[in-house]
Amino acid sequence: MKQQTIKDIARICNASVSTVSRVLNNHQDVSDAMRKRILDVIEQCGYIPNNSARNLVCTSSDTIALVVRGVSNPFFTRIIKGVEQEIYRRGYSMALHQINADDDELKTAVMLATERKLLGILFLGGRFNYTPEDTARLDIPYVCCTYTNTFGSLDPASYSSIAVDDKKEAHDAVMRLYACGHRRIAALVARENDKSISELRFAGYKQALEECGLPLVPSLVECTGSFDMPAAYEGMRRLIARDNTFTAVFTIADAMAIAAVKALTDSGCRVPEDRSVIAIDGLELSQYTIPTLTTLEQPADTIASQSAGLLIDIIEGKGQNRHVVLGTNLREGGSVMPIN
Amino acid sequence: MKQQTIKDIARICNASVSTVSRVLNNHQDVSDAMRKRILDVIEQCGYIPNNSARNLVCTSSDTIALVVRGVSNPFFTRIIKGVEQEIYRRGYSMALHQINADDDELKTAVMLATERKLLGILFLGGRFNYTPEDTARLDIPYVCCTYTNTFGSLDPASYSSIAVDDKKEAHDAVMRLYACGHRRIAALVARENDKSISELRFAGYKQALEECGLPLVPSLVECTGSFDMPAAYEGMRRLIARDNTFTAVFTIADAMAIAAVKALTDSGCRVPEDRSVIAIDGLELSQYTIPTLTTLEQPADTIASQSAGLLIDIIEGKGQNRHVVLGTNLREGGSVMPIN
DNA sequence: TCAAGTTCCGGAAACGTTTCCAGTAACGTT
DNA sequence: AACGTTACTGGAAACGTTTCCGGAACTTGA
Repeated sequence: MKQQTIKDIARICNASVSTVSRVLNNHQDVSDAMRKRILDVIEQCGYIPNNSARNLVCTSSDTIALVVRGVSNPFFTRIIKGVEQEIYRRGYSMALHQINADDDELKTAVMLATERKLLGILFLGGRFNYTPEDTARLDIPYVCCTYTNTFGSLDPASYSSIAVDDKKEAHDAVMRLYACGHRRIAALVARENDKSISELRFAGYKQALEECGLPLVPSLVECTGSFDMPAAYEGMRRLIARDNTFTAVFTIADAMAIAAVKALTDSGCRVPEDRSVIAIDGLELSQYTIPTLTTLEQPADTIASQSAGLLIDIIEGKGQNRHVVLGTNLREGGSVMPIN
Repeated sequence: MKQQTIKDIARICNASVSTVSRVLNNHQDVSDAMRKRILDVIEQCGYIPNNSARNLVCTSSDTIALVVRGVSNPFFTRIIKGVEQEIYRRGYSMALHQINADDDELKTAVMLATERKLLGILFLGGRFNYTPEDTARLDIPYVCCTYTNTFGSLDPASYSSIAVDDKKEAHDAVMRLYACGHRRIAALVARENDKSISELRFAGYKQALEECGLPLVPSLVECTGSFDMPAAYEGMRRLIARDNTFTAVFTIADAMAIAAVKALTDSGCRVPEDRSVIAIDGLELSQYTIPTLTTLEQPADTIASQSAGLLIDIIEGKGQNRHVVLGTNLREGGSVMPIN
């Protein structure tokens, strides 16, 4: 069936294109009789306006885009939900845009911004190490979530960010293990030296060791190469095989911790009786594992609502760009036990 | 900064708009010198073509949309990844579009199809009970994933589907418990009488009971109202409090089973020694829980690659609409134990 | 030398909207 | 009766592309 256009509707209604457009956009200046007639025809024909044409001519929309690298990240899914709720609550609409590992989020953002006439953009996941020249092309407000900081040289007044301090929370996690009497604390990380969250959290681990006067033992650090569970499981097995002298493991993510607990159990170690495990993220899931995880809980709902709220405030002209660092909460679970 | 248009590029290059468009689309009929000059300017200006304008005038694109209800569903995330890979592998590009619980996927699809000039659509999650009149407006091929069947009255030749038989796999799960000697088998379901996957799986439970000559005991059926873990946990607690005579629990999803195991454990029951738990889905996660789940594994990767492949075959004219029902695989875990 | 072909390029229409501007009809005011 | 308002409607330009068509310059073959 040939697609309906506004012209078809106008023709059927014996009206002009302008008038149909007016009722479509709820403008005044159209009689009730005409409005009803047009609405009936639209309903009956199932006419749907073409957004491309709209965006081409409109100067703005009511939509905010959420550009996320990896929608399948379980930590992100919670954020996505929260952001969506907040955006709808404030009367805007959200467009979710997933990008891949090797995509350029800024380029994507500029494209979306111009062609969808976005009000603002929210970046989730990624590193965002751009220069002011790069970002100059993005002329709408944006906020970066879950980055502790950027590695570029952006003017802080030109954008907003909201995050936890990854290094600090990792540090706190390790200190918690130390406070429980652990002295040989292994680390299960995903990547090193790539400016990623993994590296930041690893830095917190190292800092904590230093503060405690503990040596950094290379054989107790295992790098899995990725954040997923199979890799974490294998990494943990390697770690156990290589140097089984640790009493506790610090992992940089809940999902990795779950796999680590499994690997320990499969190796005949009880958690937490024989080995303690601590993690970072605070997924809902990790309250339902056995044992539950002791983890540094990121305030996902706060990150979500605040980042959306902050962006909307700026869009509405009642807020300045800000850089928020949220605190984390140690959620005691069953995976850490004091050493006797 | 004012957005760049193709006109700006043309002006800077002393060329016409047509010529710039030609290099943008890799057409011939442009000299090497001119092509290089234009490409340089494009690169240097960071010019990005406006897709809305493109879609308005083009008759087709190379993109396939994946319309998914609830990107945060952990079972879907695996499918999304697989679909994306297959689509890219075959040389097309994918647009992910998330819709909410109360959105009309067909309406969304028609809109996307016309304004993005889609080649095809893949629906993931939802019920799709439309009539032929409804779907007539969608004039591109589409395939429904993970629906056992539709409750509408569509001509099977007009679309494709790929799914497992939800009722059968639930039946098989319960039969497995029966084979292990279980006779009082509880059920933890999400919803009843709403034509959802939960209802289909519950129907399989009832059928299995009937085949085995077991009564359907109302006090052993608990409906949580949702698929998430907190609801499943609470539901399981209620079930235990109400009628603790069961020896096994059938749950309709892995996530719910994880919460159920936790609830049982918290109530002092060991899994699987005191109570067995069986589930459906076969998430990667449930191989890392303690105990691992015994679950009917849906072939997520096959669903993903086949549904994308099927759609692309149809798009390329080398395939007919088909309705594929995939088999499931009982993945033995540690949550089921024969009754002594 | 000339016709025919080839190669490259520009003009302009078209895609489906929104919005500005102008215009008409009815109405109230003096 | 003439005029200014108001309420409604239609025409047309504009948004940023692609693509068809035609034209200019150059090459080739006789």
